[in-house]
Amino acid sequence: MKKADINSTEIARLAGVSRSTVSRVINNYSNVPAETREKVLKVIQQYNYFPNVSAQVLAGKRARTIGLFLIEQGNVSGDMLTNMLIVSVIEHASEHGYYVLTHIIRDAKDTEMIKNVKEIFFQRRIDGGIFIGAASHEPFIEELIDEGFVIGIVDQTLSDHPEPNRIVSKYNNDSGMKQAVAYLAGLGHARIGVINGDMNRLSGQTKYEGYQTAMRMCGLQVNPNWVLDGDFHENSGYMAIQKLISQEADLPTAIIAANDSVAFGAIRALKEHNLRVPEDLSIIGFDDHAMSEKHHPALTTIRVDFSDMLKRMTTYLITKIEQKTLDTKEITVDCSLVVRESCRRI
Amino acid sequence: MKKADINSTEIARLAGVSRSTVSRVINNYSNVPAETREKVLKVIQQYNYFPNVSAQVLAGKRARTIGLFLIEQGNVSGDMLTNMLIVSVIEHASEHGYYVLTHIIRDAKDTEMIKNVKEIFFQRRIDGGIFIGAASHEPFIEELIDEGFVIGIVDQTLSDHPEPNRIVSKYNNDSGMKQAVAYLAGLGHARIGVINGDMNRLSGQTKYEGYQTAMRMCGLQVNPNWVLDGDFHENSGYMAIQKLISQEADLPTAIIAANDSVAFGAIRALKEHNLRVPEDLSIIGFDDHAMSEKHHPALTTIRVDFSDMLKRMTTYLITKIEQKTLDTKEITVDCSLVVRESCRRI
DNA sequence: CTGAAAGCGCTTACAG
DNA sequence: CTGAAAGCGCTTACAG
Repeated sequence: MKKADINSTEIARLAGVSRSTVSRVINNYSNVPAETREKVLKVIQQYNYFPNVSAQVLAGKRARTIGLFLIEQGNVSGDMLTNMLIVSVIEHASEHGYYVLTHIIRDAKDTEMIKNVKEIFFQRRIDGGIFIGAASHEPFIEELIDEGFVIGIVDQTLSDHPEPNRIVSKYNNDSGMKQAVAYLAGLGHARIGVINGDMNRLSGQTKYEGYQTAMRMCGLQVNPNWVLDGDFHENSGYMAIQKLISQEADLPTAIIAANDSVAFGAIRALKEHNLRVPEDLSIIGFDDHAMSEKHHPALTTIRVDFSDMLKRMTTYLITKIEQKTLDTKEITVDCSLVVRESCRRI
Repeated sequence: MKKADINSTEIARLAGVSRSTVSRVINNYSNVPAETREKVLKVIQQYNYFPNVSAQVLAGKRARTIGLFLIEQGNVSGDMLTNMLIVSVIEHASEHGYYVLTHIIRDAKDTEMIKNVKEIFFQRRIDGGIFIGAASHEPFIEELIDEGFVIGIVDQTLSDHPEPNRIVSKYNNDSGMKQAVAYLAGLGHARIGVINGDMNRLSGQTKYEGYQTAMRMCGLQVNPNWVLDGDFHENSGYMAIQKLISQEADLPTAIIAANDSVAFGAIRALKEHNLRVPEDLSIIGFDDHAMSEKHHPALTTIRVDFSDMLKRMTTYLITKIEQKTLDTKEITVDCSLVVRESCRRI
């Protein structure tokens, strides 16, 4: 009530200097003698003074805030991965003295919602933003990039003429799928199906392509009836299996799911049909979701180091915001097989 | 690059009015004729203009941002509950047109970290804040309240002379513990132990007190050797059981854990000693963690509706920020038993 | 109904 | 080394 009302004029008066000097001390200007500096700092300390951030921003400083935008229709809360992503960004931003404003976009097609997102940038609430879960091509994000905002996009590749304000991270899904197929092939599987992710997202496509390539490399046939639609959500895995079982007499011996959530859904559906994993059918997931280890059966999956990716993305974003660099940034994320209990030898 | 540079002066010029009028339109003043209003709105639309939020705040408007502070030493990312809490606050704040700045406090004893938290308030980055995971009495939070900031604290009760800027939510842990003990008693258990939570937090105390009361009410004896220390984290459940088994020949037939994470840890330890749940020992958790249903065995627990609590807390906080009310706010959260598979009849 | 002007709390050339 | 002054982009009494 009292201390909160202190401003730089007041500090200047109390320290017997001008506001200019107070500002110089706060901003660590070199041309302030140690003595003056100490004097001012003492008053600042004593009165618990913190410069008003709006005034600072208006005068040209950065907001030191980045936006984190999650494009996710389902209940974000249900997914541990999302949690990890949020916390990961917050913690790494914090290390650089930045804050994170998190925003959830339920529907990237809703004009109102998009306007709201743009507003956050144009209002200058944030110095830059990270998008997670976007489609391969999302017009409003492109618009933001055209406006010059510094933007990081997870799961995207750089074009031939990348803008300097675009940062991108891509998963090595090709490698992941090759490992999955190789492992299954090694266990003796030849009848391998796949439940796809959202094909509007880069990972949806690249995972499917990776699957096809890997199958070919291993000399295995892709049975189109075992290529199932999905969208990265648990329920789509469930539905995919329901549909497969109701329509196909001839089942695969193994299925690779676009991610672990999808795998969980698939296993749930299999259980309902009294099919056991891995006894009757082997399942491999993707991501290494926090739940996968605890799952019953423990899920064999392709681990992706999201935390490290987000750390790098956050750091690059902040570096770009502070204009220390103008080079283009494309982060590549490797993935590796984690063997657990959801696949068996045949 | 271009549109982003538009300001109210420019809009005024383009619409042929003064900045005052532009501002009146933006802030929905009633004394602007529909015609003028439309004219200005059209230009605003056309140029994709959004008022600079720092300027607005500096001129006296609210930042429309609330802080969410999670006091959590362990890896926040590992806990689904935390995720739900974060997302819950974000979504409800969003409904009121507010943004959320999330901040993680790893150590509430670290002076630097506390200073950082205070800074967020004093800098006027946020209009108010919610604290989750705080100790029963946290000096720096009290200081913030003394300064007049609007603050919501989860897991706290109101004192006799509550400040109007303090909002509090408390769990009905007494009821929860009574239900847990009653259920176990009903199954024939008389030898019931408990793994406590963090006794520095209100819930840690009230859960333990509830356990004692409930045992007395059911005419059951509390064996001090079966009252185990914990801190709400998974590992403390594990450690508690390790210690119990190594020191006690005489084991309880049922244990109530301070929360589900602790229960998971306890079950993990029991498994390592080849003790089965519920065959050899019954376990009840607390919270109904997202994982509890999927856990093996599915965990019988006391469900707490965190999402609803946070919804109310967020709404109250924003209402208070907008000074629509001056009355005191204490949110009470009920809880109820969810029977699954971790307890057996004896 | 509407504009000119003061003010919000900073930062940073500018001048000395 | 340091202060006076302009300026950042808004809002809101004030006066008409």
